[in-house]
Amino acid sequence: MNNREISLGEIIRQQRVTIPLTLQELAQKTSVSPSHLGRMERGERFPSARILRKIAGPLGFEEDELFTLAGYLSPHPSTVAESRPSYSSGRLDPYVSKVLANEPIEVQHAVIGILSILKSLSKSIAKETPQG
Amino acid sequence: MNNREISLGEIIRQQRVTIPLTLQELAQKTSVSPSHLGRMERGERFPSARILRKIAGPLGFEEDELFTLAGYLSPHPSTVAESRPSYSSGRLDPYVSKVLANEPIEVQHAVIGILSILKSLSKSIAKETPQG
DNA sequence: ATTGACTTTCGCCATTTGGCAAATTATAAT
DNA sequence: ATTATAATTTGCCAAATGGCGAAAGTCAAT
Repeated sequence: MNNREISLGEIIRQQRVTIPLTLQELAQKTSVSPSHLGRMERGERFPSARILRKIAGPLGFEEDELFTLAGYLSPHPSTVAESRPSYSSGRLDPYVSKVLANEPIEVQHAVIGILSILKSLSKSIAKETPQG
Repeated sequence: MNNREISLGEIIRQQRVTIPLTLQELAQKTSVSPSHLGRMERGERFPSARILRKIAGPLGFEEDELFTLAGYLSPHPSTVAESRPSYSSGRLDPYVSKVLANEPIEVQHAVIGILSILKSLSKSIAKETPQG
């Protein structure tokens, strides 16, 4: 239920590859050097608030969300529960949430529709050619 | 209307002396060295998030409030307007706010009552002895 | 004026952050 | 397999943070 054993670096890397972005791409979006980003992700450097703020947006985090994950802010008591999908496995990825939120409702529905078509397609293909 | 010309250091010092606390006292409350606190206040050092977080409580700031003042967080769009008295001249001092908030309502009312009595007293005294 | 206690500032240092460029590793494409 | 290209990691460095102890101010009491 709790993701206490996952580090900030891992979270950041997961987000980045999920989007997906390379270190260099994220670097130029954020004006943070790729080497630094890399070291952050594998826990060799601990990002300062300035850096954290730079990367929050492009990674799809709310600033305070990332600050909380970094242990800079204590968990936001009220706001978190009510509206934001804060990072944890099983919940909506914040980047996806952000992007979809910018789309019209019909588009959001269409995305879901396409997803369900793909899922059923892959299922029937798997049935036709059961290898393994 | 905007306090853009006042620096974080000045804000911190104002808070500290208003409470009032010496650098050493604040230092031992926060586990931050007095020399560092002093340099922060006069703008020679820029506090990290870790330090900022340590000093927020004892100075009567909400963590995110101080982060915002430091430029680590962009101004909180929704929360600020609705409930918090964020730092600016003419508004309720956050330390006062914090202390009063810890008191029962009757006490808070009593404080206001006493204040109004003192004000009317000083007014009538001023009338009796009008000196240039 | 001078002593004494307290408060603030300064000098110095270890540690950390974060960037640049080179080296290494992974990924294709032939 | 080999070469080309992109992605990540490493080595090294400058700059900044933050602590400790000494020096310099402040201020009251004698």
